[in-house]
Amino acid sequence: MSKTKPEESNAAATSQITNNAAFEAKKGKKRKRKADTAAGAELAPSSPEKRQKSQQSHRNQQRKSNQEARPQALPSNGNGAPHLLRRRDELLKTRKALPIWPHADSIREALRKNNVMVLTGETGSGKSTQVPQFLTSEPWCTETIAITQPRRVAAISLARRVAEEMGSLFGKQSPAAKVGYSVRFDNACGPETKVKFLTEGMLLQEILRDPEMNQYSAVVVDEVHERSVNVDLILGFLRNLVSEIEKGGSKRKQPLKVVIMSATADVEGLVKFFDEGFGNGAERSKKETQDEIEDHTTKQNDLISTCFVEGRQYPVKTHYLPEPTMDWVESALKIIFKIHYKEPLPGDILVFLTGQDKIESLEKLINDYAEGMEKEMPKLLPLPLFAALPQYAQQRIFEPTPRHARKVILATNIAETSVTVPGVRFVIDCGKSKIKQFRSKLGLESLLAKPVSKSASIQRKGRAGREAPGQCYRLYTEPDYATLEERTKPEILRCDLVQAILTMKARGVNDVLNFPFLDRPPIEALKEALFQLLRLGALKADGTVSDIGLKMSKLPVTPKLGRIILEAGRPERDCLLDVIDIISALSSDDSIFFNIVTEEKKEQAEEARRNLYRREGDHMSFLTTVQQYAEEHSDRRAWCDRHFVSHRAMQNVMNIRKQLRQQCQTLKLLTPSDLTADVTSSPNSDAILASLLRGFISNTARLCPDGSYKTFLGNHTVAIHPSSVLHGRKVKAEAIVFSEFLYTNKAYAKKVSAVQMNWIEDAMEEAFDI
DNA sequence: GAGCACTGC
Repeated sequence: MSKTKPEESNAAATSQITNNAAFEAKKGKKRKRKADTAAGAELAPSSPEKRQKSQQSHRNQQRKSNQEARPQALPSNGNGAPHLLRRRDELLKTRKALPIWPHADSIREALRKNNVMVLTGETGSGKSTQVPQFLTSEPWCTETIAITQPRRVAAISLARRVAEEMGSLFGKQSPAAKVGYSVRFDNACGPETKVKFLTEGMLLQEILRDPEMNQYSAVVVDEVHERSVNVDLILGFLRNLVSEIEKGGSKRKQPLKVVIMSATADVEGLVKFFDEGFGNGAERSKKETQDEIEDHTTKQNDLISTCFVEGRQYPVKTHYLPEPTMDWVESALKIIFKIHYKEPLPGDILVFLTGQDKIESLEKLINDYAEGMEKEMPKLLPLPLFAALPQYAQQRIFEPTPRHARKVILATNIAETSVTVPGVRFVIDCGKSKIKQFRSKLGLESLLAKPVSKSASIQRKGRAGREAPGQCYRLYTEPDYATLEERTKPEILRCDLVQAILTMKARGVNDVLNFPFLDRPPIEALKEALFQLLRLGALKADGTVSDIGLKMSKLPVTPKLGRIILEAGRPERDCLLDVIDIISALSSDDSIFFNIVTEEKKEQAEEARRNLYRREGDHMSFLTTVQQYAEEHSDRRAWCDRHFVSHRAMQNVMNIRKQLRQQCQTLKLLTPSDLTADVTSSPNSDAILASLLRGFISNTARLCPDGSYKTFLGNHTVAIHPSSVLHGRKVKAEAIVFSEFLYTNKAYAKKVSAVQMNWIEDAMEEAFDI
């Protein structure tokens, strides 16, 4: 796994660098920025008396005043072995060259005065690795610093890097390690952990356990511009908490410092957001706030500091098509060969496409045309990159480009944020990406190729200028660019809100309509989510969270799946272990029955999987598969090969299964002796399917006389997906329950089981009788 | 007869 190279690792970039992306994002906004003067000098006069609560911190300040003077004077803690310290000192040179380094003092100073800071740092500024280190020796920093990341790989690799820079051991190497991380399935923190990188989801779970976040002195929220649903929830909770502390309504002894970090921040929006939390929104005119922000790189109003750090980016020249194109796969092909003939090596090409099908057709075209190239021409090496691609194939993009060759990476938007591709000097951008859209009225999500936003196309273009000046070819016209949306709609405005609302309710936010959302979802979407939670029994009639809802919020699965687990745990169902096996298979990222390309393999696979498939449908087939795999103790990989089952997926399933079993034990749904049992002799499929129905009541359909299926709620036609074991059955079930709904060319029900009509009626009755 | 990307005590 070497995805997501932390942005700081290309720290050794050179001097003359303009920041195109930053410029493009901000032009038209008339932002004046001072040239990089000595940091700290730019701090505006503040009103410290307003928020000084620092008797205690004053004591600490005296105690630690030696350390805070120089950032490099880190305490050589107990685990400071000579080789670690040597490495730390080596790295210090690189750290000092980072654009954020000169801002260290002003950041520290601002946070001593104010509890909240909004820090904008472009890619490569070093903010993710340096900011936590700037703060560890601060007088107020008696506890841990948390720093959130949207992705696991980023959390882990940043933690490793920061440990090195601090000359500390890391994670589980030693209980004395100062730097740790916490991601799903892997908590590597010790009693001495001072800097803790964690995924947003992990922090949310911690907030449910400890709403006041007493284990932290500071929470740094990184990559806020990606605007995941989780980050929006974290920001809302943090705003409530800091204003609570401010008003003296919290039991916390120490202040909580909050640093919001973003690459392309809407600084005004974030400052306003927290300002309103302090009750200042009404009094402060918008103009006043903007003027303050525009005049300085590090600034503060009464309560919130802001800081702008220049990034590292080479200029990228943009080319547009003169005319719009109908077939951008073909246009991309032409440009690839134009670049290849015209531009010298080295210089790999990164092509952004919408999905696997386009990637594979372009790959084939490149290979076909490359055959006609003159023998002395450098080779073209097309490399596909999308999430569903097996790990080893993804790794190929990190291998050095062979001599006398040019890599052409054909990627989905995975290359926009999650994977940094080295060596790229040319970007070709089709201008589209597939995005998930939730239509709350229909209660379904769809996946369609839509034009990207300006900010996404700037992000894509920036990928050409990481190592040298680059070029970006946009497969649309310049007037078309002007029509693009300014920024990508935050996820919270286009997704199913059930999970988010449940988290809020479990945290004790009862009035979700007045929760501080950075972007408020439409009221219908909120109401629909509340209604669904009522149907699932997660809320009581008065809208507060029920005992069931509280348990659901603590299970690492979607609310529907959580409800199914709780249903299966009821004595009259008594099928919890079996249902956990099924839920584990359902919530694994990749499917356990992988796709097979060639016809003859397909027949072999059908044959090999025959004793895993069950007539009841996909869910019982998953159960059989998980159980047989779990019973296989000698060679599980061989078992997978024999049955055409994905070994990687099964390892993932077993991880989830273990976690769910543990969690169910904590919630007193299972006893320790339940866990030692490997397998139930004969699963009760009626009880299992009835449990599934309790969560998937809106995912049911009945057979119509014309042979099609129509959903019970909403009466939409759905077709059984070709990947289902029930697809193409001659004798069709009178009703189905499905755990996935997919709208592509038409509406598909995926992962389907046959059920009886009267079971659905029973489940309906229970769901609506509230 | 088909597959954007992330993520959870």
